[in-house]
Amino acid sequence: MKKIPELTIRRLSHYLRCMERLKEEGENFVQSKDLAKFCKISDSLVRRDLSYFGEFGVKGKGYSIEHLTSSIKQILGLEKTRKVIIAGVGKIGSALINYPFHKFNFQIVAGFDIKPDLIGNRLNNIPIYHINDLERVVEAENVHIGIIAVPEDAANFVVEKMIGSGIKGILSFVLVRGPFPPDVFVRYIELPSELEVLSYLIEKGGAS
Amino acid sequence: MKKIPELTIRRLSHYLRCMERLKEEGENFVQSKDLAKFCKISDSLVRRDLSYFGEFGVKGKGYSIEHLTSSIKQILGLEKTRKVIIAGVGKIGSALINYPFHKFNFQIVAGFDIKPDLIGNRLNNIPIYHINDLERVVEAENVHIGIIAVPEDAANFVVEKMIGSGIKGILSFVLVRGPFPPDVFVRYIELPSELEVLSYLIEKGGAS
DNA sequence: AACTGCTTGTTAAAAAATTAACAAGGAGCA
DNA sequence: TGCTCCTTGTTAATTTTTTAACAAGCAGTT
Repeated sequence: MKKIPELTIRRLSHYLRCMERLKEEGENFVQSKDLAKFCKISDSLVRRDLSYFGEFGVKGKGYSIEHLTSSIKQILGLEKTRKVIIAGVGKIGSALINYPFHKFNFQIVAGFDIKPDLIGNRLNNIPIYHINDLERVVEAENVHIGIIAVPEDAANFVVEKMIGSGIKGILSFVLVRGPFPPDVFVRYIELPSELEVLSYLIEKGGAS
Repeated sequence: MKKIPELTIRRLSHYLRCMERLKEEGENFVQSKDLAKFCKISDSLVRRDLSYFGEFGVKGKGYSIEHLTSSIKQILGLEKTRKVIIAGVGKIGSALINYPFHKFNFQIVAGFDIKPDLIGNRLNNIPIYHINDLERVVEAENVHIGIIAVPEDAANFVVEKMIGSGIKGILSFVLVRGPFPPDVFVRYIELPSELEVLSYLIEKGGAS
């Protein structure tokens, strides 16, 4: 099978978000041009993205939201609940612990920190452990995904621990220095960069 | 001048992050191949990105970190402090209010919410107003950027208010329905989507 | 049951982004 | 100063991504 671009994967995820919204609004069917308008891309691209994986639509009609939703979830591997841990339970980390990830079939099973007053407590009913317990918990609970929300100078240490414990997917809010094993995927959320991009767009103008 | 791809802009921002880190480690010069390794791209691309805007390097030597940093900051429009507001001061919003954006020359000037017990308070010394005061504050303070961290069902309302008040750049944590004026730029941070992409990568494997 | 209208899935064309290659030209050293 | 080494800036080639176009075919209607 041909290699699937990661951009296609990201868009599949966006299609899910769109359909969740449309479903709430009472829709049962959606067309490629609806999803396209939502995501500001062409309708061809929506169909192209889906065609990598099969035929999900009805010609002349569109896509059953229910059917397409469950198909995309299967493609993305979202049928089973995935366990997630969060390293760093400061401002960002504790906000994430309260985020309703369970709605999306992700389960936060633990938080980790080094501050003594945090360790042993529960936040949003999720236990907080010392960072040194990370490997033990990950192995015991079979965790696949880790989120890094620690200060910059602790990030590399935490990444090593996560990789050592068998975590395969890492979402980090701070830059971490590679290289990483080829079966470990690291992606970033960089708040300052997002604002910087906006700054450029505002300054230089152009089409949205 | 040729149109600059947004991907190039995002990478410029990443180059800044890399150089901040390298500077802390005591480096004064950096080469395209260093930045390339950091960002997992080719060194050609680093040079290509920079060449859109001028010549910043010294042949045979590399780039002065100080000089390249200030050049990129100028390109991105980061010389002047930009004012930012945050709509929604719940879990995510209040975490953002505590984020050290000032290090990046962004200044959070106000938060907005509808919960009576929040309004009138200060968080991290930043005043919280009722959402209905958004337009007044934005105009008075000349705010350019807004962050949306409200629940899903309030997002469209907030976007309208922001656009009406003259905000030109919006960073949203929830899906908002367009269309938007062509001089207003909306970008997203979608936590669930990030995890979903990781889920796919883990499941399907392949190179990182 | 046949017809019309509309949207899909797919193929080919176009556009965009990335990489490779290399001439140009300082830096450092003898 | 002259020579060598090394990295930049740039052009051309390649690859990837997106768009456009259209045949195929189901739905709804007459």
